[in-house]
Amino acid sequence: MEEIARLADVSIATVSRVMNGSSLVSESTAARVRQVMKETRYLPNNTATSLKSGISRIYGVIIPDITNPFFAEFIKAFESIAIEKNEEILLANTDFHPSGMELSIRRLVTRQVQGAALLVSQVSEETCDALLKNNVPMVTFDRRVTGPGTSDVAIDSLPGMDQAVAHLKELGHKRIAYIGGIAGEPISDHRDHSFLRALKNHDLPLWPELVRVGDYRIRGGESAMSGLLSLPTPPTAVIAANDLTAIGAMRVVHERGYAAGRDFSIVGFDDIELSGILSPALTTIALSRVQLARCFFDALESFKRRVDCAGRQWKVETRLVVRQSTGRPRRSGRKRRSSSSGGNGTAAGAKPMLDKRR
Amino acid sequence: MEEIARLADVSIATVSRVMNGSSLVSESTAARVRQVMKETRYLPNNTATSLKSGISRIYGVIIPDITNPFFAEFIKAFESIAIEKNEEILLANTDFHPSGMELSIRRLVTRQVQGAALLVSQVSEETCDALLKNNVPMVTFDRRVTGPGTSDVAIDSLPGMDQAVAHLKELGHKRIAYIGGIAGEPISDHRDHSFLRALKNHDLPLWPELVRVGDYRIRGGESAMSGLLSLPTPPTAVIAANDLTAIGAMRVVHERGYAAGRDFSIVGFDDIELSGILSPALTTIALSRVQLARCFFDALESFKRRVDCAGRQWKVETRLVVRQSTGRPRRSGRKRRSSSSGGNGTAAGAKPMLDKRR
DNA sequence: CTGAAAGCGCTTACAG
DNA sequence: CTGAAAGCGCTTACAG
Repeated sequence: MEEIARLADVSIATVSRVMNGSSLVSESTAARVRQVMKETRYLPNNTATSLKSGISRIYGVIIPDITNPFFAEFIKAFESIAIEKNEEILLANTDFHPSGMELSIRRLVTRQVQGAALLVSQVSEETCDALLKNNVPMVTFDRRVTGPGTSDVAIDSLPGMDQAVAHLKELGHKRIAYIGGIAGEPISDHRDHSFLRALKNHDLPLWPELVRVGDYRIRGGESAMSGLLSLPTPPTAVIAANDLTAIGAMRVVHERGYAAGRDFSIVGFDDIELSGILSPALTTIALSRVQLARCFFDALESFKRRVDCAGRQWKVETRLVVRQSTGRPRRSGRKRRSSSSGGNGTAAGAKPMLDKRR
Repeated sequence: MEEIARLADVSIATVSRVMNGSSLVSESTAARVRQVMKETRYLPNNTATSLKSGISRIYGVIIPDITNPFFAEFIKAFESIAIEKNEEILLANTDFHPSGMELSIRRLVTRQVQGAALLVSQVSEETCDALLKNNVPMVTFDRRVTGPGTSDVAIDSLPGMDQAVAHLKELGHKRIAYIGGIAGEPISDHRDHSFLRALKNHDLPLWPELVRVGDYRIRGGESAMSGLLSLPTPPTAVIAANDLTAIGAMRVVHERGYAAGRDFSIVGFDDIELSGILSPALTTIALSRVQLARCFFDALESFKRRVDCAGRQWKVETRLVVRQSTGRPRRSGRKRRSSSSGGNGTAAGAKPMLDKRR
């Protein structure tokens, strides 16, 4: 910067003003300074700027695992918004390190982030304190707690769930199962609740044995589905708490020789890119990653870097996207297994789409 | 920090020394200072540290797209190494922004990264200059150019390719096709070359019409595969330049009523997590993401933040992982289409694993 | 072993 | 409109 000042024959203060677009500089000198900056290919040292101004232009984002498509897609959307506003993003994956959360918080605070987006399920009091006491406002994910420096982005799962149940009912399904997320997590509870509510809205009975828990992964979907298909009277359709769970369910369906969509209906949740590529393409309750990212960003930004700024509840909508994994129930819903497992060949050639690993 | 100094009744210099584990502090005062830091939950302001020391403890990583599993898995591995060494990572996705590369470089330089890992294909002279002139050493991906402040991590694709060809030959394949990456990119050229070399190593003929280009995506694999299957004498096996290409190829194979592994053999490249989950699970040339990340990190670290430090060529190995997408050729390799497309039922029930979208 | 002081590269009142 | 100067929160020779 000194070099620029020297070459343009001004003080460093003026150089700084030009960079920040201050109106207190004559156009002629400003032009001269800009010229020199261009020639020298000068780029400001952001760490000095941050130190002096106290503004880091960094938001922290904590997620469980970047290799989960849901989070990768979220990060993609979030980064694109941040870059546009000339903000940086500090990414922390809690699953990669034993002391995940604690370490991540430390990293964020140490780097002076202006706010933290917490897309993890278990947000402890301790975590909140660590953030808030260090003057870092935070936005949580479907935790439904707000306060000073604390906002929350909730998923309004009811509309999508309602549409899904309506869709299945219209197709003729009566025994609709549900595979939830990890029990005890607020986000799972809300989703479960929406399902129950949607059943009620459409006067459909709730069969307790048709409600299972998963783990938001393929594995959980598989084992829950296995249980469901082993029931004396299995369901004819299932709604899963997320797409990976639905994919697991779909694999089990295929492995047993049924064809998803034709013999058994499956609805996912999230609409990750993969959902549209699967075969059959997954009918799913879409949760726009772009809207979600926008929501988090706006929530973060509206704190204006201050923890004493009131937080608020944000919400993002969901809606059903009908693809090929849903269809009319094959039979009345009873005797499904015996009717199909006899090897009459209708689905005998169907191949499992995914194997048992993972 | 002043507060700590005051509470512990020492100077800020001593506090700093304690934080940095200097041996010039008596154990008693050090203990006292640590105590106070613990109570206060003090965390140092990294931006000040960076400014003063001139060490940012950040490495920049530029990739095309985080939602591509290959890169997500790379980032996962790289982050985990970086965190262990108490370094941060600044991630830039070039595909998300029109002026991708230029903007990304700017972000890295501005944030004073200590080095940049460039996992993108087209690295222009301009890009290198922008980095090097700003004192940022760089490590490129299979570009095979080294110099001061410039290292390269190459994929040694030959061993894996050789094993793949050997595997296919042993199964009885003679007409082996290849679907490459984007033509003109160094990384694609090296991979192509390894394939040709492997054929020669095993005295297998090269049929020019069996060598096609793709785009490292599902789409490219699909169209290349369609072309191959429409040939008067189609191949009996194909090796793809990456797993996504192989997945595209597999979809086309399934769509035409063949079963991958049984009627047609497919080999991928990379071994993304998805490969093991597909059905049939993909036989592929594995490129360890952990090794790759380790290599990039070490290469970066060995510059010691100086562009005048000589770079060198790094290399990461590949090896074949045999799963279910390869098997004996169904017939002699001729008349494949007519023999199977007649609807004899052998593969009639096979379902495409992925649909046409994307 | 410990502290006072200079300085990292910026920004921003404060004078002129 | 422009510049001199203080200061952001640290680190590190330099004295003691």
